[in-house]
Amino acid sequence: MAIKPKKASENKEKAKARTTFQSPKGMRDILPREQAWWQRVMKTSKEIAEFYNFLRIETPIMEDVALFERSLGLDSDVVSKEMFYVRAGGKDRYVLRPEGTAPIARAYIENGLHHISQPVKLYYEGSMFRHEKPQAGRLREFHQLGFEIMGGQNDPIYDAQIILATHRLLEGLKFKNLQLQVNSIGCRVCRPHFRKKLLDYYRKHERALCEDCKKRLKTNPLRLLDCKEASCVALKEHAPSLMDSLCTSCSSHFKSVLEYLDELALSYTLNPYLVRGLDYYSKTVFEIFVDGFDLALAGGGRYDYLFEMIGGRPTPGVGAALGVERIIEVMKQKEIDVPQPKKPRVFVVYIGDLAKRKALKIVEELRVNNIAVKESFGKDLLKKQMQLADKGEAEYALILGQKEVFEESVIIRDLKSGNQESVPVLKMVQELKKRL
RNA sequence: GUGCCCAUGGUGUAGUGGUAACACUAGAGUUUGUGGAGCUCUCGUCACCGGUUCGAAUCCGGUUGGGCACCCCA
Repeated sequence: MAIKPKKASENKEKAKARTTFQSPKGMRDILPREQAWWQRVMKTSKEIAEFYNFLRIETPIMEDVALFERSLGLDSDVVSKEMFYVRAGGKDRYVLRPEGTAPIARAYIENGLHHISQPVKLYYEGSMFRHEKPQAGRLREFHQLGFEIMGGQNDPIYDAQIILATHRLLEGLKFKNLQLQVNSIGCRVCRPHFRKKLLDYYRKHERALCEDCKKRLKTNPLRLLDCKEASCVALKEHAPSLMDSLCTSCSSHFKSVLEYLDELALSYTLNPYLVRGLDYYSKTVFEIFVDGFDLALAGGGRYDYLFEMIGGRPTPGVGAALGVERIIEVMKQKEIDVPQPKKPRVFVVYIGDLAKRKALKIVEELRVNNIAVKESFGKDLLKKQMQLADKGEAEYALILGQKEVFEESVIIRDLKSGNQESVPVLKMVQELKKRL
């Protein structure tokens, strides 16, 4: 009994000393075994982006808090409850970026990108951070790929071009059955009118709304149209339609976008209930889904007011972002093949210390001659090395023992047939090239 | 942020109060100049901390992490 308290304190100390760490909630390690997928996505996006003449841009991972407060809106979920504040110098001055468009608009203004040929077509890739409760397809640190077309004329052809590039990227990743949903959420002129009509309508029926929608009535009326509650869905039917409320400018812009999509033979569905949660969107909005996965793989839209919201001169812009983790999730789910890293076809095996010393040089000589080789300098046992050569699916083993060192030769062994022959080191590269 | 479910070696699972079992993977060895098989061994203080109990992977509480729904979003 007397030992019990002692034991408890000991345990505590032990626990302290042994405490291990976990990655922060909603943030994951991307391990070597997952790299094939990541590289596939990165490679394809780079190819598509460059082929469609988008220039790469990278911005810092942190930005001034106000950049997002002003562009996304103080009432947006992202700003009001999902940002990571970075404490530095005793002040919460910066936040980890929750999205990519506002920082790029900032960079455009700050670096005078309006002085180069317009519009500027940009693409980016990087981590975004949102303090949400994580679940599948939703992380606190996640990666987005995005396209932006900024500056120039407010031309619907750019909306179509953004949608096209996004669509092509997903196609390039071998996604089938993509569903493109488009909508227009109007502009400064027509959106308030619609909002008022919508509010008038729903206020009349407020009693029939679900609890959430009663709140939405105050915070985000456009979201009323998105509710899945049966009673709200029923009300939706007779609700005023956004499409009917668009002003002539927005309406013709949207029509043109659709015409371009038709021209490109990109099939789409009009989703009058599609709205986006960020303040800077206007006119065209869209999302892309793939069947069997409920979350949008990509989304975007036009943001003609963004630049003035953050202190620039009025500049048109349109963009899209794709969720990399979501894309990879679906690739795995649909068993979309990704190229595995190429396995070296030659494995260098050594026997003894002297040979080991020479082996390093031989391996390097092969690499200089652009022959991919593998070795295992950690295992001196010949048998072990042969096992590894076999497991690594090498086709040839290059065997170097004491005898070979003295003779300045190596044994080339064909691992499939088991045939082997001794060749002079001087002819080694030539002999291997002949066989490979 | 709210509600519900979950947590055992690298992976996938068994074990529901009595000193942690199996498969695969990985590592070591099977007597040191030749691989693919076989065999032997090793890898977990059962996420963490605390409580109940003679005794906890198992019951209870908290923490952390994971998942689902809502909210919202990529």
